[in-house]
Amino acid sequence: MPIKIFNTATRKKEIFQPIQEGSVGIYVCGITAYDICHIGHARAAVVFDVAVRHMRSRGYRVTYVKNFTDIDDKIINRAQKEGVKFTDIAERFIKMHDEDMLALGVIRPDVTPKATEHMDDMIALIKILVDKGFAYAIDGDVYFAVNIFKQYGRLSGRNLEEMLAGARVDINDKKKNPMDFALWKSSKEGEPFWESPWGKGRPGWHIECSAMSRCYLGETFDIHGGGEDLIFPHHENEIAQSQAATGKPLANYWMHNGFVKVNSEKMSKSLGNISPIREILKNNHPEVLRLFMLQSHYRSPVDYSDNSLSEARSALIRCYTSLQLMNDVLKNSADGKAVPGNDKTKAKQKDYINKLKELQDKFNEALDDDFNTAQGLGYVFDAVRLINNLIAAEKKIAVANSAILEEGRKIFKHFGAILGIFHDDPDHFFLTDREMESRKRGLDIGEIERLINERQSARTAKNWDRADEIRQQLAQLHIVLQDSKDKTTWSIE
RNA sequence: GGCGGCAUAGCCAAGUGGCUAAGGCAGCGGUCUGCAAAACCGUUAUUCUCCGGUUCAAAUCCGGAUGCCGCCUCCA
Repeated sequence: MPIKIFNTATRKKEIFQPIQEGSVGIYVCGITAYDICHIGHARAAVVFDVAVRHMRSRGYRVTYVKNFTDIDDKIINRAQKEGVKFTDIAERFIKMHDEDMLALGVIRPDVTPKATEHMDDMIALIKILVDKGFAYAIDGDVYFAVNIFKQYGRLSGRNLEEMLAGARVDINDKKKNPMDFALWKSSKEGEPFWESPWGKGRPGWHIECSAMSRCYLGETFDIHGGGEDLIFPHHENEIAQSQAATGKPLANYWMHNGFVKVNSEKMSKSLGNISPIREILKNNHPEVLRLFMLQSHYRSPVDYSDNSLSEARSALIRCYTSLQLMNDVLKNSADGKAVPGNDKTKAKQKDYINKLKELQDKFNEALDDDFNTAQGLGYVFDAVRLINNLIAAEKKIAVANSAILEEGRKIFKHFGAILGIFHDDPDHFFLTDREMESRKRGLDIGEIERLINERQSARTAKNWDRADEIRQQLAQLHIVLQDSKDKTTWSIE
């Protein structure tokens, strides 16, 4: 089954046809390195991470390019404010970005170019545009003349007249048309600059992506991605620059992820509701954040809140509980506690394994369909139920069941490899979860464990009243105890 | 003002023409348990914002109404 992708350019789901059979070139717009990465950056990163993982698992050789904008007005402003070099700002936030992505389990793209490393490419591209008459230089600036590029506005579904009617454009006497955008900006005193045929200056925002995608993926490549806010003007302008210069399409498929809202509001600096990734990860397992985002389709908006994250946590706990159960049963089986089983268990083995394989196929097909991770997760949970059902139904561990559970573990590994979850050891996961939740609620783990030990003694002495009293006491702190034959474990609701 | 999107159970969320409207969270009943928790079994939308239309058949297509949201300015 082929992969289908919703193409922003046509507003339709299309069958993905790569330029070169078996290969995919994908370019995703990365961050401007002037501030800390927030949950919106996390979503974009996770969405394209999963898309790339899935395409690779389907056998495509993927070249994934994600850039860093490391020269820009916002970077310069921040550098001036802090009295440091603009490169210090860019380097600092690129480093923090890399740390955040690592923590989120995002696989590093194959190429992560920086704008400042491609000055010559950008200048060369601008020259072509000037020579072809698509751009004009004035007082050291170079602007792209949007009215000369006839397809301008096609990606975002607008036209120049409508946009001008909106009248929310800067008044700039130098521009021939208010919608023209800068390819090159002359530098003011004290600002960083590069030499160019138009004098000392720096590139406009959009040209870097045209230059870098061309450098690493060629004039036309398969997929161009980014957040939906980039459709206009950034991607529209990229198309204008690149296609005017080469006369060829820039990318065949345009993918855009939806926004993250926070408590039903748009995230913005003025509202002060920016949620940095590293803040969230202080108190939450990174896979909880991933699962939260993957439970919705990538093009829909998601609403981040403590509650939505806590629901995702419960869902992830359900998965890890099942993984832990599988591990425990298999360990017992390996310790020689399994019984041989009979023909009936063998028939059942085949049945279960077939069902599991079917779920894996359905999962893959869901991801083929415009990377529908929400639907895919539905099949993951079906697999959870199937496995739990088997384990609950069997009093004794039959050898045949071990084979099913081995298969189950393999399939969960596959789910996890695509979604970027289930990478933790279940025991470690629950330990981490307890620590994080305790910290969040200001609970004292030592004190909790002392009470549990006391209760354990009471239980051994069959002093049920005292045992229940301690259970009640801990329950008030949202601590739930799980008794087994020889020990008591605990978790936080 | 222009352009676009969304509306599915208590909450989150798939499904975009035809088998029982996925799944998660929460709830309820049962099994298990010293009591619990987890797990399992059962249950929770005769119906997909509303009104019309197309069709043998619509949550799904078309028209209209209402509500919410995004973009048009830096933004993932």
